[in-house]
Amino acid sequence: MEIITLRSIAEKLGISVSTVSRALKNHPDISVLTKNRVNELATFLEYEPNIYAINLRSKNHRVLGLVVSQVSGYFYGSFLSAIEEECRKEDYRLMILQSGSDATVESKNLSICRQNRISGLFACLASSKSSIRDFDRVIDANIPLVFFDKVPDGLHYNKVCVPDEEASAKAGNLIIESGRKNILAIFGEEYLSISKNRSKGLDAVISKDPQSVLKKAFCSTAEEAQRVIQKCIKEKKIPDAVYCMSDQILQGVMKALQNAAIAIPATTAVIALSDGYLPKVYTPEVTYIETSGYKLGKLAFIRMMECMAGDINTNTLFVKSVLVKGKTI
Amino acid sequence: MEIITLRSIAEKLGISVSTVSRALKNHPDISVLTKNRVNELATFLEYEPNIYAINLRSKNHRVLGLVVSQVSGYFYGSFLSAIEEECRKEDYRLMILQSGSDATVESKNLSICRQNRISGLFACLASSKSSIRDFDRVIDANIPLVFFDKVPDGLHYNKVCVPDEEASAKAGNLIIESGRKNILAIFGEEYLSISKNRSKGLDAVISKDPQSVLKKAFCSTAEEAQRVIQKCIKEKKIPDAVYCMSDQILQGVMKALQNAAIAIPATTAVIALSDGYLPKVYTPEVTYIETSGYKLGKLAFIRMMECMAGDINTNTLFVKSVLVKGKTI
DNA sequence: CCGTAAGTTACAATCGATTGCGAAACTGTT
DNA sequence: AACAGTTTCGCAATCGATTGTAACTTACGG
Repeated sequence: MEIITLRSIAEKLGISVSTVSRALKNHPDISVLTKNRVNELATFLEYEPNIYAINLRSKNHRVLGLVVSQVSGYFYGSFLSAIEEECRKEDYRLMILQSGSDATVESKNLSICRQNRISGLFACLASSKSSIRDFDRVIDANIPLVFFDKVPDGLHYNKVCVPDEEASAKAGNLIIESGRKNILAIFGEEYLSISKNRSKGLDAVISKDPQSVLKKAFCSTAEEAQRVIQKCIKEKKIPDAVYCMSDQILQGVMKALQNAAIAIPATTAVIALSDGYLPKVYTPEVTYIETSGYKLGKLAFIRMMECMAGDINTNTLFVKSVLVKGKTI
Repeated sequence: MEIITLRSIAEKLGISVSTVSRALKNHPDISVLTKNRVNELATFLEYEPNIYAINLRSKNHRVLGLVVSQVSGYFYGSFLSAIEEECRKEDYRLMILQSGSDATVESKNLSICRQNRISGLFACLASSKSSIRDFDRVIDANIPLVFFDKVPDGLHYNKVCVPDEEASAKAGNLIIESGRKNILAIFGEEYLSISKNRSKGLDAVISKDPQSVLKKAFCSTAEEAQRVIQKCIKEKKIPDAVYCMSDQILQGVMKALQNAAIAIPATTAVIALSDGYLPKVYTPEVTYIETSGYKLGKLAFIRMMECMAGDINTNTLFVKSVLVKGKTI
């Protein structure tokens, strides 16, 4: 099919390209008669302006980038969902790049972002080996950058985060209030700042209660978490409360507890930090502190709009964490 | 920061733009000396070619579109994940547009796709009100279109699908083999072709066994599915096998069964069609027929490459469905 | 009948990268 | 020294939309 351009319309109408352009944009210089003729033909031919020609001139490409390790999974999926919604509302395109926790791929992805002259970038560190210099180059190219979830240290970055310490502290408080003393907390990999922060938040609360005993474990998979619980059961050192830093860990913990037919919450209470899907799947429904990817996405977008509007400050914003009562504590 | 272009490099080196362009592309016309000078400066200045200028000339923009109702959720998330992986491998960009099951938004999204002159489109019908004409216009614009999951009727479309009937039949066979006779099957909304197909596949198998009694229910949410089971329990007509068309339904069913402390699979067996995440969450792990979004994504991409290479046929491809044995039947 | 103003429309440059073609500059041969 | 042949490079057009400026048309008053 022939591609319709301003020129092809102009030729068919025997007028110049500039007249067609102005007619379509309702420019006052063009007579009503001409405007009508142009508009009619344009709609008839289903004219669609060439985005690339426009972008070549305009500099503002209305494309935002999202660099993340994996888009599948509930948390990132709902974050993405929120971002995409806002993008569409504000008439931005969204370019998604996954790095699969590979620092090399991440570096290449950031190069693609710069090449595409995106208007802004949402990013989340892929791994401990992520090169912050690649991100700095994005900033050097005057591209607003908003980190989310897994963010780098330092004050000169924009970040939106779940309030790790606060959320963890809320969970800790609930455990204390329930009177449970023998607590097992399971976190993700130890080097992750998210693990550190969540651990710190829990410590702060539990340490206030001298009678509480807090044991910690760090796991990178659901299976590991499951084995941690299985070991406790084997050794007959069953904790009376288990704190799970994430869905992944919750999954392992529940599998172990339910397999061993341990009564929840009668014998062992369970509390998790979660986006909210998984806790509701279980019976009884798991009590959790909500750390919503969707809300985080909305917040990140708001911050992005501020940055694109010229705000050159950098700061760290937090979403609110909410306690959602289930029946496991 | 100054934006580096071929011209700015040319000026700094006192040579012409075309020479710079050719030097960077290792064109034989250019002397090794010049090439070296150009390449050095280009890397030093971190030159990134302007994608929009390239696309304006080349027509092949290396952007694929994905139009879907919601990217969050395990199935679409893993589909997306597969597509994104392949896109990156083949050096394509991916443009994602969600319609949120709104036919008007979907129509606008398709217009955005045409406007962006994408090289190919992956799509999945947003709702029963989806206007197939908007999709036809994409095809008219010579944009290869591959439908997945929720596909339209008709032979003149490319589709990649989960083998609904076959997968359902596999589940049915397993129920028959287990000797269960009193079967309850729960599907999604009745008008959906996915519900119809899965229902048909189950019928075909169950009807062969004269002693089997198959009852059907159609639900649009997990809660509805839960109520269906609750009603059965109340009326003491507990089925000895429950077939769940989707994760959503499985969730409701398991909630109801576990709440009522019904022994699985001793009293009631459960089998589902699923992507694979949710069934493994439960204890005991649910037996399911895998209908993988990830595999579907890979297949869709392969088909897309064929179409973009010039294959103008239209066909329907199916991924293989695989039985994954759990402990619920 | 001409000048002026208002109302229309066309020309040409621009954005940045690419490429056919032609023009230098240089080599070597007679 | 003149010419053919080879390297090496630059000019200019192209992709499509936009926009400042120039040019043209018409109407009307003087």
